[in-house]
Amino acid sequence: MASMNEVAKRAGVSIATVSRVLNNSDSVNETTRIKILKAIKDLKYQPSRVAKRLRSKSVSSNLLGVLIPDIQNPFYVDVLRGIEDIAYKNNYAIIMCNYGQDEKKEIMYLDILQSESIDGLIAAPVSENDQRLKSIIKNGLPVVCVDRGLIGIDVDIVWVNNEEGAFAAVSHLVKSGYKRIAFISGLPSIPSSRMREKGYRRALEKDQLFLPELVKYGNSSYDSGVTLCAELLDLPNPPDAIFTCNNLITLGALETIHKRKKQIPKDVAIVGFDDMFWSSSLNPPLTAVRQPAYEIGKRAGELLIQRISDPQRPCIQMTLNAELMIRSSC
Amino acid sequence: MASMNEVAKRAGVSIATVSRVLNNSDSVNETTRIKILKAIKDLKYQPSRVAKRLRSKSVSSNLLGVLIPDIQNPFYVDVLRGIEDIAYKNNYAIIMCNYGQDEKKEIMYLDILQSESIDGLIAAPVSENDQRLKSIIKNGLPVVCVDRGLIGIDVDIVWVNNEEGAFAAVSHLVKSGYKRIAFISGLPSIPSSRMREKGYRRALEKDQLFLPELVKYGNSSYDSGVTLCAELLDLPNPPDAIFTCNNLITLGALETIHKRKKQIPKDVAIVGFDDMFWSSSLNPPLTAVRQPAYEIGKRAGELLIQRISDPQRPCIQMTLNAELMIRSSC
DNA sequence: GCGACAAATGTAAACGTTTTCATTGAGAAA
DNA sequence: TTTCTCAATGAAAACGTTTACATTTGTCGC
Repeated sequence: MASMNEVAKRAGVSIATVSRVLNNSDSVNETTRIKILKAIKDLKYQPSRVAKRLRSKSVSSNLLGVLIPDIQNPFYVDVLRGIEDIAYKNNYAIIMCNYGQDEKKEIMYLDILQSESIDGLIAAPVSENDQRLKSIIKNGLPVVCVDRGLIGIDVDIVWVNNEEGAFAAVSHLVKSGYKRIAFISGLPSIPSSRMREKGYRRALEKDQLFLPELVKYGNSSYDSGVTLCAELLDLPNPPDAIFTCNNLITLGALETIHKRKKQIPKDVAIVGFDDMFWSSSLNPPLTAVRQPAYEIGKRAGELLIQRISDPQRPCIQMTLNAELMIRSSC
Repeated sequence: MASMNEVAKRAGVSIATVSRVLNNSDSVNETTRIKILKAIKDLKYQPSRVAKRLRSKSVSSNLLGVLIPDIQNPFYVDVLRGIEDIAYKNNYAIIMCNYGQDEKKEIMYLDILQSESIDGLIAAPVSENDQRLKSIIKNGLPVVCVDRGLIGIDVDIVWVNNEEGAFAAVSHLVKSGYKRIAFISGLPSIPSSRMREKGYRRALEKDQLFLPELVKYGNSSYDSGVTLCAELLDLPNPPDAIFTCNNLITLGALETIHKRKKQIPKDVAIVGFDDMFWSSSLNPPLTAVRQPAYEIGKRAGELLIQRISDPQRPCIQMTLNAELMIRSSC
């Protein structure tokens, strides 16, 4: 790869002048500009983003970090798509880090991201108490949280109203006449799980339908959905409806219900948090709480780029609406 | 962030010595080593991967590129997971580039990746004739192709036997007695689409069942599945079975079939290329050709890391098996 | 015709590492 | 004692940029 030095030599100027035309930062004679542009073309010169990043901390080095707990979850894939679209438009590249809800791995990735001198970070932290992330924010790195916030520190957040979304879903089950409504939760250390549980309880307690034995906690994975749904169905007095805490749990629970040849919603109804674009092709078409995942990613990307150019801007917490998509699983 | 210089000062040594203990590359006195390690701890020093990458092209800078056409396709998500697992184990970070099957975008990303001085690249190129990627390979960057190969150049490839997979699926339809078997293809510029079409034709021609009007070409997206499936069903003499070229097309076609209240497989059968972990929860449980996507990613990651440490190793083309998962959609 | 100013360009330091080469000192061999 | 070897360390260059500062012109006002 040709360097700026070679371009300068070929054009018969100094590297400073080359840099000037590249960033058109300063006045340079039209004839030399043309000479330089020609040399760049001839040599197929491409500036090194690495050198740029090393040299100028102030100026954008055009690299963003994205830190998510589970790339297998279609919700995060859509968030990522939203981020990526904005990043591409602004000439940013993305370092993608998938930490699998493993705190050790998350810390390692945070270290790597810092070490890569990224311009900014979009993260769904392992917990709202994430010390490492908080200290990175305090050090001045622009950060936007998605889906999960942080406590004890001011930070941009984009998420949905989890409690209201869950409340709407479970209220719908109650209105439909279900009496024993179970909840398969994710990790209680994840704030969104807790908020969804809160909405679930609030909807039930109105009508005194809350039954502690019908709440199961897992690790938010597909497998946890499979297992915990089986546990629920094995109960001497099983639930007549199940509310699942996320995408993967929903799919896992469906798997179990189908394996046992139970009819949905006749034998047991199900409503999930997180919609999927193929939800209407599931058996049966799934009633689900839709988060605008792509939009969340897009907004987060925009906020981040704003913050990079204006670090002083006050923090924004953007709560988007979750919408109940009623289909036929309840 | 503390730099090596500050560590050196605090430990009362030169940066050379600090570098030596960090890479334990050379003999250094035990007492000074301890002093330095303490200084590193005190200052929470973390080496800059950027400076490292700039300085030593020879030594690994621990950054990999991944270039994929569509992150929304669950197949690529699983490939990515496989890559990521291997990368993490080897202390590599990943720059993820999703080019949306857009050649312009792909070229821009390839430029960025080069400019970022990545150590190696895993790519599913836009076409088998991808000039930019070929020239990058010629320049000596370690590259492994996944899912799609390149012609006219020797390169590591990990993929499945697309033709055989398609052949098995369509043969199964033939054996089940279907006579008018349609194919919703992806972009013909994508090699895997063509190989799958080849398998489809071969399976039909055996029994003279091939009907050109039942082959539709799209852009491999969900929407193309929706639209082209509608076109097929609108035919005066519609197909009694449909074979779909990938994940997203399958889901799109299902959407259309359900919207029209057609029964699967009574009114029309469907078999898809690409399995999903929730296939058995679809309506009906989907018969599909399973690619070992995670395994593909893992193998590609391993091959890449091998190649980085030994650029001379002869190229390998690894063909994994595609397996027909028979459920109840045909 | 002279000082002032602006346009155009160059020089060199800096970013944070790795790495080559040189230097020091101590112990061993002669 | 002298010389040699080797362990331990430092000095400085290099990677490819940006940028502060310096220098050289030419033009303009007077």
